Amino acid sequence: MTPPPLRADAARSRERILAAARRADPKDLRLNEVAREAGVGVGTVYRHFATAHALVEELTREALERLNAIAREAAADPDPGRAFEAGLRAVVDLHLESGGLQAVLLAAHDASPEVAALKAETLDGLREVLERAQRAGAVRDDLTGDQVERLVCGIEYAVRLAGGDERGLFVDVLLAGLRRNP
Amino acid sequence: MTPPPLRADAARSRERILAAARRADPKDLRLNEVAREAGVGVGTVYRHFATAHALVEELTREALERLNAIAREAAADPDPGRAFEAGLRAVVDLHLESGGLQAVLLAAHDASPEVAALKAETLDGLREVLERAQRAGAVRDDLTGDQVERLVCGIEYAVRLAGGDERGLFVDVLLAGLRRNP
DNA sequence: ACACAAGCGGATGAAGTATCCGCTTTTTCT
DNA sequence: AGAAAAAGCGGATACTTCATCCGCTTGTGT
Repeated sequence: MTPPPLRADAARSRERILAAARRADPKDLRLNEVAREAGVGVGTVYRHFATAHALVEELTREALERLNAIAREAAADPDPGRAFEAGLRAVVDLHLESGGLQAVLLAAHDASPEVAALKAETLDGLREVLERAQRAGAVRDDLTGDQVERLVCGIEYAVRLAGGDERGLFVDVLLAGLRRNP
Repeated sequence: MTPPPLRADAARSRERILAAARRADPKDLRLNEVAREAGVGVGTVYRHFATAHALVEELTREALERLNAIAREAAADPDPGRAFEAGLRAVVDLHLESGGLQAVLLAAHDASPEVAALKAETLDGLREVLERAQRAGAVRDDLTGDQVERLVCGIEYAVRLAGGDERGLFVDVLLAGLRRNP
């Protein structure tokens, strides 16, 4: 089941490509330009990553793991409401740091099965945090996990529009809106 | 000051171009395709509208006027809080109907001075509705008009992600978040 | 050291955007 | 009405960007 190990030069190229891609904007990766930056040929980039999305997915793996960690931390907090709030703040922060995270989370299909599995596990964990907070009466219960995810993406979008300075304020607004109102 | 009237054939072409553009997605207008659809040459399209944004701006004029009407209606409501809520709902609806509205509102520079003037007037009106609601204590007062506009764009984005069915729910969340909390 | 598999990278084509300019149509002037 | 001038038309064309293909190079196993 384990794929054959990469040849030495291939591993080197792969790293150079990833390094170059990290310096670029995940929103519009131009693989041609990544190739030039990395000092490799265009063909090399396209063999390692068939599409721009596959490359973004790889870049985002680490962020996805951090997202998973956030879900676990939140699950460990005994106070459901506080867990949800802290978790949501962390999730928005992560979204803003990792430009590719949203693209990966929202993508219907994933290039790598491992990413798909990690993604599913993470989303399950986050949903559980939400549902626990809802059962505790801290969060309005007419929302699904998917919907909250979409709202987070919307807030991420709004923060980016505003230039990043309003992060805290906008998240506060979202949290206030999600709280169960009397 | 008044520009010379269009020649008959020019007016005809212009209308055919606008009609074709209305049928297309404002998010990615391909002027080449608009030309084909309209049955005119590519050059004709590019003379009437120097950039895709200029064309979107023209398409959005009507929506912008409706936005202005929304601001005036809201200003006429004696209850500041209710005015704000109803206005915000209407604004989000309009955003969702007119795909180009967000692009025009957020654009730093406008192709047409008339659009620029109408835009400024409308934004002033909406800001006044917000500030009145804030003075009345109905809306949290640590938000500027610009920020609310960004949040609306974020909600629009989230609704589009979700496929449109969550419009009411997401707007409710935003309104709850904007309300001044005890 | 040799053979062959794996990888490399640029030439290449496909698709889209915007510009330019010779030709046609409309308007204006007499 | 007829001719000259102005305005408009539209496609050939140049420029980008994305993705593929394939001959050449390099690493790996015997």
